[in-house]
Amino acid sequence: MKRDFYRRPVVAVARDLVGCVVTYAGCSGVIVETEAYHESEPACHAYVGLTPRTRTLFGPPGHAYVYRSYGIHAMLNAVCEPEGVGAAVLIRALEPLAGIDAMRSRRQLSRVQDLCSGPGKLTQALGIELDLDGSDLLGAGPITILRRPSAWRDVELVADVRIGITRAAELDWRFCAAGSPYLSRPVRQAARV
DNA sequence: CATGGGATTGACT
DNA sequence: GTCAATCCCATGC
Repeated sequence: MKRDFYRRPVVAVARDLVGCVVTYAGCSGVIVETEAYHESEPACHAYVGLTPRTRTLFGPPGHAYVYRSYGIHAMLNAVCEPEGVGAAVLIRALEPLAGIDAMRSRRQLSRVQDLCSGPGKLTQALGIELDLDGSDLLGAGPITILRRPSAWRDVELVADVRIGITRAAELDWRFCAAGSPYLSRPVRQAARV
């Protein structure tokens, strides 16, 4: 993937990342669920402006923004838009491709559908932690995001509201691969195509 | 420096 | 359906 891919409006990147492949340390999976976050709306960490926490969000696109949620889980995001604009795509779910036994070991689960079906689950499955915050996603860093395999070229998308937020909760900025059994949660009936 | 709130998950009623 | 675990950091005194 090229850096220009991420230097675009964050909602467009969130749509286009569905079907792409995340690889890290021998594990990989197809992205089946994303959410967009932009500094202009209050659900985004960058809404408060440039602080130590949001430094990566305002940095150059195509880098990982990894933060701790609820004191427990690591969340993986891809920084988007030009440098100076705070925006990122949250990777919410993967369809596991490779390294599935390592994922099972880290998750202490066997069902493939349960390994990466949530933003905290997939980072645990892959072994992604906060030290990867700021790392490059184009190939120079340990995490790489690859363009859609041919089988995912024309993946059908469904848009819905984002999960687990209290502010700007009305935006349909969650994007899912239609019918995927690997989503963190089903899409609303009204959101289906 | 003290406080409070999460872009969640898994266990339990 | 409810709820606690547990850490970073923004905010306010």
